[in-house]
Amino acid sequence: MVTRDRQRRVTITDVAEHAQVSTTAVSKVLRNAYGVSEAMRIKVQAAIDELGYRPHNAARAMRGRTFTIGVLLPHIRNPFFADILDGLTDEISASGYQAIMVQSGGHDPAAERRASDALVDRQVDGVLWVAPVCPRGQLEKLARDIPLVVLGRHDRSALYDCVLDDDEVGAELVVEHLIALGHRRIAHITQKDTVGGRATALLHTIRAATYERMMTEHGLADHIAIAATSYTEEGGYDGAHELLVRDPRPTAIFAGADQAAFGALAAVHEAGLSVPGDISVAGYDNARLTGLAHVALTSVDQDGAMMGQTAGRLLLERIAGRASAVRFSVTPTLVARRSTASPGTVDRATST
Amino acid sequence: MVTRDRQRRVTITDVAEHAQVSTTAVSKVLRNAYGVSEAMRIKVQAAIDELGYRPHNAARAMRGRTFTIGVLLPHIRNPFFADILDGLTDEISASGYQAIMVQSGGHDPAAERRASDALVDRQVDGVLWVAPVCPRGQLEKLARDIPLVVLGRHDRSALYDCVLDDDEVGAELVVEHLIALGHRRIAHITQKDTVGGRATALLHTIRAATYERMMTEHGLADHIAIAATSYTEEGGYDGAHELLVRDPRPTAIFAGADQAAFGALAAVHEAGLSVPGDISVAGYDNARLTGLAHVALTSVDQDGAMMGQTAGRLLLERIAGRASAVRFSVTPTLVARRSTASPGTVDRATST
DNA sequence: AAAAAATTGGGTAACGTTACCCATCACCTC
DNA sequence: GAGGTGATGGGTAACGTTACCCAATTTTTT
Repeated sequence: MVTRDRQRRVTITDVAEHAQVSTTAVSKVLRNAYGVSEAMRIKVQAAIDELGYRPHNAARAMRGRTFTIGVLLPHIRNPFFADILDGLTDEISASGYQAIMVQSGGHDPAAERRASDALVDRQVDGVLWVAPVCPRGQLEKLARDIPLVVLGRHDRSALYDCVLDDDEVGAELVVEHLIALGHRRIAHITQKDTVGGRATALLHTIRAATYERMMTEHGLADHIAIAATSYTEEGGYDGAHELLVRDPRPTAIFAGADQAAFGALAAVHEAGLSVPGDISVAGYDNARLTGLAHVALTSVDQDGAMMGQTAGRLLLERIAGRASAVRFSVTPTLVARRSTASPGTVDRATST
Repeated sequence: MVTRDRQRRVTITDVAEHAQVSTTAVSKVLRNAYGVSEAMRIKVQAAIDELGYRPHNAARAMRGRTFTIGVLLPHIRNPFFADILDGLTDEISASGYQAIMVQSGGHDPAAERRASDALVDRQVDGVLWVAPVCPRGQLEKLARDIPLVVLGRHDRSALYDCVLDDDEVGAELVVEHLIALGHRRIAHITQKDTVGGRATALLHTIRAATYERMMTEHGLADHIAIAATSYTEEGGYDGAHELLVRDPRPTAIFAGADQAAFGALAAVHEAGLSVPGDISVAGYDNARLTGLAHVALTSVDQDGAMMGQTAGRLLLERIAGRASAVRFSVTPTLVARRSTASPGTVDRATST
């Protein structure tokens, strides 16, 4: 390693010398601790400003606090996560905390594990874990060490908080909407489970199960058709391919996520079929692009910013010492657009 | 703060005791340092595995290394950044480094500053800064302290490496394409500058300048029309609004980024105009969604994954000691889709 | 066989911060 | 005025790791 002329960082000792006080005094000022006179506070603050001092995070970490919140996202490509992150940042920035993000890699449990370890190694004060796919036990193990909020799972745990969208309601809205339009052969694209055993708490599992339940309740059990791929564009594309070759062909596809719905749209068009003339398509998340006139994808809206904000608040509370577990559920709404219509409807051209 | 029963972490001392060696020996094994026999290595590794030891990052940070690379992204909503991050992760993960991301907040220099400080405070070993808008001096100041790679700016600096797309070529491709189709009234949506003074190194500035130059070279200087908003959906929407009320109305809009193009598409449709019948629209970045049949946006492809990978490699080299500065430029290609056509073309319905 | 060199392992002092304690001083109260 | 109380400031020992040394041993060279 070459000698880098990085001038030594300004430390608390430099500030103390410059202000003619002890390092303890400076530390107290920094933390708003008890036992600091107003005069002292001003004097120290002046020295801090003058030297441009910034606390050294690693040193703080060794004493226990890092003022950092770790966020685990499956992948940043999903725009819904941007809403969550914005909400979180809003909530925590005033309290001097900083969010750092790590990609957990979608549906690979090993990658997820590495990502979670990476945050633990970096001594974050709290973790927001979005849509984890690992077993519940692993979440509880983490929660024993670090304040944890899980977003997008329907677990009930005494050790961590859950922020979630009521996926049952959301899936019901979509299926009811399609049935009301007259569809009977409604197919579903979900995410393949990667962890062994049943994972009834995962949001895609709930969306899929609700789809099946609704179909059955409406006497359409025979028309249940599920493609288990993933909540990505590729997954939606592959899933739709798989569904379109079925005979009889479905007249509607409910993709468990907008990203997958986008992929499904591509596959439908590639097959020479029109939307919604031949096939209706619906998604979930109400990503901004669904509103585009060209896309006009029917979707389910869940307030991501609000969920992120709530997650931030709960995390700060946990860091401050709350031990009881909280569960916060958002009720979603359906946003019907032009990608869904009654089967057999003449296709309205997307351009007027 | 409540007492959390977090069991004390396994430390290097625990490993040393368990393996009956010194902490120094363990440290050497961890770092693959010189002076370790094969027998020692095996014995220590066994103890590490047995105890599930993981190095404490903060403690390492105090000694100089964190094995962490900080990534500054304007905002995770832009899917192009996902490609970059994937490429970076690919490249660095084998070397034991971990990437952490922080949002730098788009075009607000103050937020950008806070984000960059946050990474410095956390002692990252290197920084990949994507599309910074701050003055060059600030980048150089950072580069003096930390190995730095800047992605998406055309600076020439001796202190940091640059990875960039040849935006001049990209913008030329788009304007030439539109002119070849027969367009004359071609408008452009760019990003408003937030830092004072000229910033000729910023990619949006180059795209805009190239647009102007090309128009002038083709004798279309009178038809130059620029809306300066931002590279976001809102920005594209507002920009298109502004451009559409001009008289005569442009027949083509070149948005400096796909995100903005999406917003422009929405505005065009809302105005009751068709694409490409009334107006052609082109973007930049070739985000995956541009390929959607419903969208079919003409765009400029730059290999984001490759850029991210290169940035990672350059960063590792810098961390290893390289002092000379490198500049890596990717040549983009045009991907013509159905959102652009000759003016007056009868609109091809998006569904066949 | 002596000298030199290379290999291997360990001891120790930092790195920058804060929790915990103690010392001092001013001001009360009895 | 003796003793108590609160407010204020400082001393010091960690936190877990590694860079820099030195000591002991083995191997190579002369």
